[in-house]
Amino acid sequence: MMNENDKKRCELRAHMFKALAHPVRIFFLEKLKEDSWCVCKLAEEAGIPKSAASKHLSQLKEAGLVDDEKKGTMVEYCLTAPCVLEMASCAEGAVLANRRKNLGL
Amino acid sequence: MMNENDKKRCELRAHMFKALAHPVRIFFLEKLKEDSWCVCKLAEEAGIPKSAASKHLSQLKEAGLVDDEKKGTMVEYCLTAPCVLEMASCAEGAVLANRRKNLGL
DNA sequence: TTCTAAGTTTCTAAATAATGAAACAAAGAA
DNA sequence: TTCTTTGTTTCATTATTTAGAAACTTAGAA
Repeated sequence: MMNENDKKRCELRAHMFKALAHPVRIFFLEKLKEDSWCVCKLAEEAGIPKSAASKHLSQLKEAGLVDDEKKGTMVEYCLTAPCVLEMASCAEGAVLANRRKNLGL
Repeated sequence: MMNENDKKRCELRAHMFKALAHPVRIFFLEKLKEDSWCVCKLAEEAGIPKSAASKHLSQLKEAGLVDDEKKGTMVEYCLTAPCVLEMASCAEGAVLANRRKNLGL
């Protein structure tokens, strides 16, 4: 049976994955892999209003995946755990391979 | 600017992470790391109705993270991409370290 | 001070996801 | 065949997430 420890651990991990479960947030993380970016640039790149961009970024920050730093009127965001992205491509490879298999290709 | 390729790739990855974004599904994947399990055993372990367990498992399957096989009246599920779990612990480590930092510990 | 640009927060509406119960389907056993 | 066990699907309800617009805050420039 699932005990309290299991529950805590699974909730923590699920919470982290939830932060990754949106295309815009993945896009932001990929951008941040190269450099720091401010909110307005990221919003422009993604083609969404800055209020939405700000909310996505604060979710990423809350999950511990990015960090921010004020610079004048701007706020620069940067990656804290670059391994998260490597992991994404590893998993994607496995998932794609499996999909091909299930489609009989 | 985000192009069509970016969009497709980010959507695919976000979709995979969405499948991971639930404590019960993480718990199931951890169980499947060791062995194959049938739906009713997994449901019992998690303490949820089998209908719910079945739905969580079909989400994992749809995302390409698990595979199933009929055995009599039972259906056994197994992991397709064990690296997904290693990735989870790697990311968790990074995230926890960052949280500690932000709390000033 | 006044104006402007950058970010965040609040608000409401719309879309998605999660839940449990019950109906349904399939494979074996009695 | 009839009963039982295992899984899946459907349904209605609830909860969560996402969205954009507008209000608000802050820092710096004019």
